[in-house]
Amino acid sequence: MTYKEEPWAGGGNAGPCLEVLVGGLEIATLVFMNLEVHPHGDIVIKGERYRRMKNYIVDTGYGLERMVWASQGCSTIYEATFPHVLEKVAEYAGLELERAEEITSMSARLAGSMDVSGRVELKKLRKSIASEIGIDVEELEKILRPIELANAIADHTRCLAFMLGDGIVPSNVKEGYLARLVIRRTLRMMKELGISAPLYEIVDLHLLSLKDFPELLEMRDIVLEVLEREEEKYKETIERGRGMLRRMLKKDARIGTEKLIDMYDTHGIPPEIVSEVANEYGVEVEVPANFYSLVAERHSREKVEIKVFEHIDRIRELPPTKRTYYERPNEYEFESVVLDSFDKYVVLEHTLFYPEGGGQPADHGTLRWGGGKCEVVDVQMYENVIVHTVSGEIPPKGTVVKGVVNRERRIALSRHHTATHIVNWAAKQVLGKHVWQAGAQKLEDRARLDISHYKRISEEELFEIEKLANEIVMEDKGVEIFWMGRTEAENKFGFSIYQGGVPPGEKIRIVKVGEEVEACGGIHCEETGRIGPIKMIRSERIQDGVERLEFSAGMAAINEIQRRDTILQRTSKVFSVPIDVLEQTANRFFEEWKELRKEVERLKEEIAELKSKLKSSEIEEVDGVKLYVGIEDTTDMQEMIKMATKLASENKVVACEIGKDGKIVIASPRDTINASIFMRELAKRFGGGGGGNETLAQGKLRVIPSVDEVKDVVRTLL
RNA sequence: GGGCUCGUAGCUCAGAGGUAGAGCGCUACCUUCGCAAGGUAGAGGCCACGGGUUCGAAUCCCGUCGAGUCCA
Repeated sequence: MTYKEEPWAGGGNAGPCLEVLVGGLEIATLVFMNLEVHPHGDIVIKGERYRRMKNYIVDTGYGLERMVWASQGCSTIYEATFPHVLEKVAEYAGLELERAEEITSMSARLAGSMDVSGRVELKKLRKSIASEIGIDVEELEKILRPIELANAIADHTRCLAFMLGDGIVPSNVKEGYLARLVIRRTLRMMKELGISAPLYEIVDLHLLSLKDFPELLEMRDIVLEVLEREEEKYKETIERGRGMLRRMLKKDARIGTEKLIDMYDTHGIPPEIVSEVANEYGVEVEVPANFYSLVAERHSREKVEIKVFEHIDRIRELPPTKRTYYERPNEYEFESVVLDSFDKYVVLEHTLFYPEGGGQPADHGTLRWGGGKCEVVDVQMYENVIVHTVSGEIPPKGTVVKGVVNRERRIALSRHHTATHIVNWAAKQVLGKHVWQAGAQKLEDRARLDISHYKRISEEELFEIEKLANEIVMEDKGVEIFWMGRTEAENKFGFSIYQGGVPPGEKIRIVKVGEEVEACGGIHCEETGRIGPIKMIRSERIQDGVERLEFSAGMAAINEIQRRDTILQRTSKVFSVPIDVLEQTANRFFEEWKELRKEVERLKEEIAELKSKLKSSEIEEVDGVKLYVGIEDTTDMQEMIKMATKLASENKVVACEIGKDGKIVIASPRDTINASIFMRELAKRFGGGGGGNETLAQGKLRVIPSVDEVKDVVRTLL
């Protein structure tokens, strides 16, 4: 065992470190961080200036797998940690790993003595191995590439087993997107190796063998389903992309860098696929070496502005506000002294007003004193000082004020808050253990809860969640709220208590509603029965992999149910049928409407046919051009169009149909008068507007011209 | 969190202000012993939804819903 001392630096800190090596393999590193980056620091490490910092940190990293590797003495860490998966992958790909054993072990030995972090170094490594064995680099590449792919697949799939087993759902955002990238990358490698087995089969090998992580096995069904769906989805995306490319190539056989980036950025088609399809059409596509950085350049990073309370310095001078809303959740009136007041802000010695936090909006209410009164419109907590934002006059410093919290609002909000915990639990029961709160907001009239889930929530599932949630309400369970040491809480309830994020502090507030246990700072109902009914309103997909559940609780739920009932009743009145047959009636009307629409279309066609025959006798000649002008008793554009075009085509006549409201259609055979120009000329003379193409024009005139006036216009055009 | 695409016939898509189209599929007939193929005729559209602009919107603008995709 060799110990090696070295300076370490990273992430703004630095310090001495001690590496532990066995036979050249680093198996552990202990970092003693005692420095921080500082522009005038007097210690320079890796080109950066550091100074000593107040606190010391010991960070230890043990490469557990490396220890296994060191003890096994095989050439790669993959063989040491999951040989059975590797074997299976090789079997799927038809690879014979033993035959390349000599080359891989040599490659591993040489790689160990080189820094192969970059492409250039990798090339160097290849060269030296090739010359050692006495074959050329291309041949070596051919032997090594499949083995490397097999290793990578085995490793990626294990990564997926953990990611998905931890409940990450593939998505287009955040960690879910990372999962998707790993999945797609693995699929591409599998394709290159010619593995046709589904991805979930390989991941399953890990799930079944990682016996020290029984929680992964609990998630097995979900993980496999998620993978199956993702693989299917990726195949569809690629197929869609191929279709798009084929159509594009038929039109224009050039694909530049701009187009290439576009295909990837907008449609997710990687450049390999683009050039593959292009080659089918004999088109060469040049992929720039910095392709992915070009893609990244398109997405300039949006600066996130962190809002800081403008009076934060003044607030810091004040003592922490005593929070009485936790001890006295059922009281709405209190007296307190004003510690500070300025602008539109008031800070009290203690308060019953709940400040916005944990997705629960602030309490509203009033403050009264000696003859003065103001409305509390917002309450925020800054560094343990609670600041009331008020409208109206403000109480002077030192006054004793009487605070009254708006009771209805508070009750509505706490109902929605407790209901949110219950709905979260119910969703987990119905949809699976991967469900995790991704955000939540409570309002007076409704609440929304965003949860991670890999597919759309069906109507039935939504009803099931609603039923379960209401069952908990009806069981009228007590809501337990208590403070607990962080570590103790984690040990007892698991990390799922952090549904709404991780609160700061040594002690955390635990809210237990039925089986749902969460760290939460909100105000809750004392028994679930007080929530009243919970009505699911709808589910919405706000991101891929994140579903938003909207629901109302208590009086708000009653309002929602009544609102829906009103719609039903009014609608059934429209049709004069009972609610029970509304659906079939609406369907019948819609079907009939479609039938009638077609019937009208047919009749218009027939009318046009007949009228155009009748009117062929009214055709006149103006300076050698056959012309029909008709002032019709209709306002229907479509009917006039049909009439005009029939007249024009059957009699070689310029047909001009004018509706009684001034709408006008001109149909004209080729090589006579340009209908569009004719139209515009008429619009110029008689007001209105219109246009079209050479053979058909439409428009509307303000003044309806006489037949003779139209003829005059025709003469000017000839 | 932000960006970019896309919602048109059962399916795959074209049309990009001026009478809603193609291919495949479907129905009937012709041809055949039968099938495949071919020929002829036809059915099938709230052009996702709601506003706006316009004489006129599938087409332009805004919003909603739905789908895809990329970046951090």
